[in-house]
Amino acid sequence: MARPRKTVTLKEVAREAGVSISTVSRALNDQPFVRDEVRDRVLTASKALSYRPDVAARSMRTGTTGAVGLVVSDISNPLFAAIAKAADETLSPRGYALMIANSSNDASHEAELMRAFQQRRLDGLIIAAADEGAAGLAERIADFQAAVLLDRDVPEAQADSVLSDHRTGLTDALQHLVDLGHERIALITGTASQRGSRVRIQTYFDACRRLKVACEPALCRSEQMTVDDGYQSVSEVLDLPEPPTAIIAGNNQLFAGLFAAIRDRGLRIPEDLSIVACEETELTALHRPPLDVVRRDLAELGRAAAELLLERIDEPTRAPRQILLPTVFEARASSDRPPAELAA
Amino acid sequence: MARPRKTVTLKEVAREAGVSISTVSRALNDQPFVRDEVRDRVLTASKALSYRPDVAARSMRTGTTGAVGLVVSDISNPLFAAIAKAADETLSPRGYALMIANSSNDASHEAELMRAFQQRRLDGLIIAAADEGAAGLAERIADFQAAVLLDRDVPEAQADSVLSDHRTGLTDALQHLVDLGHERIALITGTASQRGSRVRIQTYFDACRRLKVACEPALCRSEQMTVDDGYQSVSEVLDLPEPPTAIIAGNNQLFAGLFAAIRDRGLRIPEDLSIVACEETELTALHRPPLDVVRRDLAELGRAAAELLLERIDEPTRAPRQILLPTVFEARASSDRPPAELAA
DNA sequence: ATTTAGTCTGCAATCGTTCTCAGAGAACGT
DNA sequence: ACGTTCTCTGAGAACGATTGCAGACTAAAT
Repeated sequence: MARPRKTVTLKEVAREAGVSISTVSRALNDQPFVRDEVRDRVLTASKALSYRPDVAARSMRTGTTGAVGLVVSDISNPLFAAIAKAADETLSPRGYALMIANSSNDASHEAELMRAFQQRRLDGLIIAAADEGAAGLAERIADFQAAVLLDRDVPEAQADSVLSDHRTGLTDALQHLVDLGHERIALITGTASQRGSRVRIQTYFDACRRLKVACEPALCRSEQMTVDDGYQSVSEVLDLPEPPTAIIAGNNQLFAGLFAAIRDRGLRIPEDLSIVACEETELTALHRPPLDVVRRDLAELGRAAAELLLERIDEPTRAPRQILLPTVFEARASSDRPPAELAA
Repeated sequence: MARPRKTVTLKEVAREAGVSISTVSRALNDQPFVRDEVRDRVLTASKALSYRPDVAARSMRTGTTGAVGLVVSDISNPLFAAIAKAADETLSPRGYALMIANSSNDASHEAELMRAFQQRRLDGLIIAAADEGAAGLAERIADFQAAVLLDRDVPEAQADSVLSDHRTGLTDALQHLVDLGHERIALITGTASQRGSRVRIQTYFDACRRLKVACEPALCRSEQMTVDDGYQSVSEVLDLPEPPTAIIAGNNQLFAGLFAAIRDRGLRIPEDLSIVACEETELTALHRPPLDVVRRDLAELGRAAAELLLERIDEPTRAPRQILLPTVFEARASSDRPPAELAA
């Protein structure tokens, strides 16, 4: 850990090039009113000393940091990891660095993280807020010069957002199951304080009513989106006097819980129970038999969020934009006719 | 996006508390020589104005940023995502923010990322370098005040490192397969420029020789650790005149490729082929039948790396430390006796 | 009463940029 | 020849914190 390379500053480049500090700054920042001959001399000197502007100093002067924040509940969830990757791939070539933070789905911790990011003067924020209704959330978001919501509705924040059209994919999945003869279908999803789950719950009741199948609150579970909650919810639903013949899990964690629960009960897929996952994962993609899934392009989600953010950074007064991305139901081999019909 | 809240600085707190700027700074930083009564007044004023020190300004003065970088090949790989999460959970309570960057396993791109981090004056770096032998890597690492290598050997860097004991887990896996009667076992792993794969390759040849089973270079594939490479390598190995009866994949991506390849060939597990994965994932944990795996605690890896980094930040001159963490082979249901024996 | 030591506080320099402002030349028109 | 405009450059003031140094005040010791 030797520290021989002292950092080289504008002053040294200026001396090397035989000009003043301000001229060096102008030359390096592509500003007008610098003679070509001088600009060349500066560029040469800068290269020779391998000068790199100090981000902190620049940041103090300009108020920008060239860094943006990403707040999600859990970066180790492949869902958010995929989004983070795509966002980084969009931001990095534009010179922005990505700072991540895990809220653990705790609204007050999330608020603290946002304040910390604020203090670091990040140029923008991409956030999948834990609770859309948290007190002061809109203000905290608006405190950022630029902010993009990841599949969240916070109207008062007047922020840009990237949304998934959960309704279409889920409706198609329900239709598919009903077409197979299912009349009792359960939905396991997250709390209504996050748009994705809220939309799923609405869609579920709308579709079940329209398709004239069981539409009972007991079949629609809304808990935290953890593996354990998924396991628990599925267990309770299967212990109902009239259990469902098909279960849809609202995200990958819940699906993992669902999968573990039916494994522990020794249920066969799809003979004993039909299942559908929301979100494609390694498991749904590679399992044999392949698993039915409501897919969406997570990379596109991350990319779109990053692009919206860059747009807003460039043009802070632009009207808020929403981007709606599709979800697609893909039938594979984890759904079939319900057990009663198979027996008949 | 209203911007009403102008940032409140030391000056305003000083005015509010009726003292000078320096006194406020001292009071807030728990320095001696501040009367209790004054300190209280400052703290009250600070709270009233909800003062937050400007990170950029402090950074310029002190040279520290309270941020550390994490460089991995791909943050969307659950393996690195899990490490990132654990590292963040250790660093965040200590006031450090985490900046991530994806090298895409490209050594020159990685070098550029490190320079960018350097320029941001990050207080430390955690890195799973793409190529241990890359020119100048050791110097670039040493340029950081603190650095921790993630399962990499770069002796000249004199850096701290967290290593996995790949040998034990893999040896046990090979022993298990040989005990079952396998005499031709293939290993699909990454390039030797990364410690994990290098150790696996050595271990593979050592163990095969000792156990007196086939020890041919054709059965040991060393490529990039991507799903496609895994698929390709497995295909080629299975097309050999004498194909293996068991295959071990060196990481989760390669295992995904392996899994897809044998699915496409319609091979049954474990009747037609025994397989073992390195790294536990959703797939290996939840698949039915459950899959044999060489596990390690990724969270522990991330945590240990973060802790080593914090130690070194606090004590820059301390001698480099290595932490070796275990790997464990767990037999489940994806390995059995080879086809020939089963037929007999 | 007067030194002396010990506490406390404020002034001002500093970190490395960016950016305003003013001044120096050159070019040009009258 | 003399303004006027235009192009270029440098001096110096920010940005908001930390910190060395000197001075002021208090308390103790002579």
